[in-house]
Amino acid sequence: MSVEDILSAALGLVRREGMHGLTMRAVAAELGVTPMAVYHYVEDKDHLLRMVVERISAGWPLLQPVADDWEAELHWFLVTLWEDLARYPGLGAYMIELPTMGVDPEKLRDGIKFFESAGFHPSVAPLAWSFALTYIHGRISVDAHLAHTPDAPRLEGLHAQDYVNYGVDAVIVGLRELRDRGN
Amino acid sequence: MSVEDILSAALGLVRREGMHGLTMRAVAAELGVTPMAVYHYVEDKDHLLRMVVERISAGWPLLQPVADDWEAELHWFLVTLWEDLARYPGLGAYMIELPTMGVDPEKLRDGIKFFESAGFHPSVAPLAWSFALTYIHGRISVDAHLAHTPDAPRLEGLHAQDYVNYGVDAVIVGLRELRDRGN
DNA sequence: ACCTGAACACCGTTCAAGT
DNA sequence: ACCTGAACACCGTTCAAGT
Repeated sequence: MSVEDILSAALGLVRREGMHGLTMRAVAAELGVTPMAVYHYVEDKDHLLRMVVERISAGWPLLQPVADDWEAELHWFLVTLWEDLARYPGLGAYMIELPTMGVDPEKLRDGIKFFESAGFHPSVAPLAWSFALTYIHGRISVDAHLAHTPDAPRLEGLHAQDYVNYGVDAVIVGLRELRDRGN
Repeated sequence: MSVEDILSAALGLVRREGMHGLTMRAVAAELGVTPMAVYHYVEDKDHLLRMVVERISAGWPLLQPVADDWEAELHWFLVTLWEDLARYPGLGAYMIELPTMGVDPEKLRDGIKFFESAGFHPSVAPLAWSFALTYIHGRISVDAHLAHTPDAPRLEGLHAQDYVNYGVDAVIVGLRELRDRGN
């Protein structure tokens, strides 16, 4: 048994049963071992959760600073994030409560740089970046319970995909407008 | 003892200790009674949580359909929501995972009507409404852990208030732009 | 009707003991 | 070093019993 085994067992549990299914005892059972054996590789549940968040966000796409078409880049980035986290029910809702939404400092700086390269003033780039992240994490949280029934219709026959598309469009259009106003 | 006593004890616990402090046993202790006594007035914890959500959202402001200045009305509504829920740490993050974010059908219809009266096509009014709600609930969730340290500075000395102001502006500006485009 | 007390099936986790 | 087993302090909740 290794830390990697524990981590992948944890990720499997979240994928199949959602965040509620991720318990220290379930991880141990998954590995055919006593609950306390896990504590030899992992400090506590909080430590395990941090590893899960790190592993997931490590697989995220990189926001490349581009001057020509930042709208398309941001659109693709947000939708990809949404699709990735949809596979781990409840994880997005957990991350949104973490400091900086669970995003590590490096990726945080990349995002700020991206908005600066897109023409946002350095004083508002962090606000713009945080706005985009907050919306998509909110959307992921809203969709958390729909993960097991992805085709469930909502109001007026609208699907989750429609809400995300409209929301991401609104985010980008709103950001560009604020940028052009210079504040 | 009455259902009202239980509900206000629950609300007090969430206000003081956050959503994690709301346990059936804590509610009972608050009322100087045995844990099982609570179950004589309330079916289970889920029932109690539904009552808490209803009580909080009942106190929300009404989105009045106005044609003249819907931007100001929406701005005020979103900021008020944010301020209200900030007093109950973790409640917003809980509600965002509920169907329709815990908003009751009546208030949901009011919101759609509001956007229609603001000139949004009936086919996109629900999308616009959901977008605004999703963002502000996301923002509330992000701020959930800051509730006990409201003056904690963030990136570059920015405060929670700055993020909300920028975000709500971006939401409204983005929505108006999408409306003017007719989609 | 209203409340208690013991008990059960879950958690995370400590601590002592085994190999 | 690596794992087990018993135990503790929490949960929500069932069930039988008291008034």
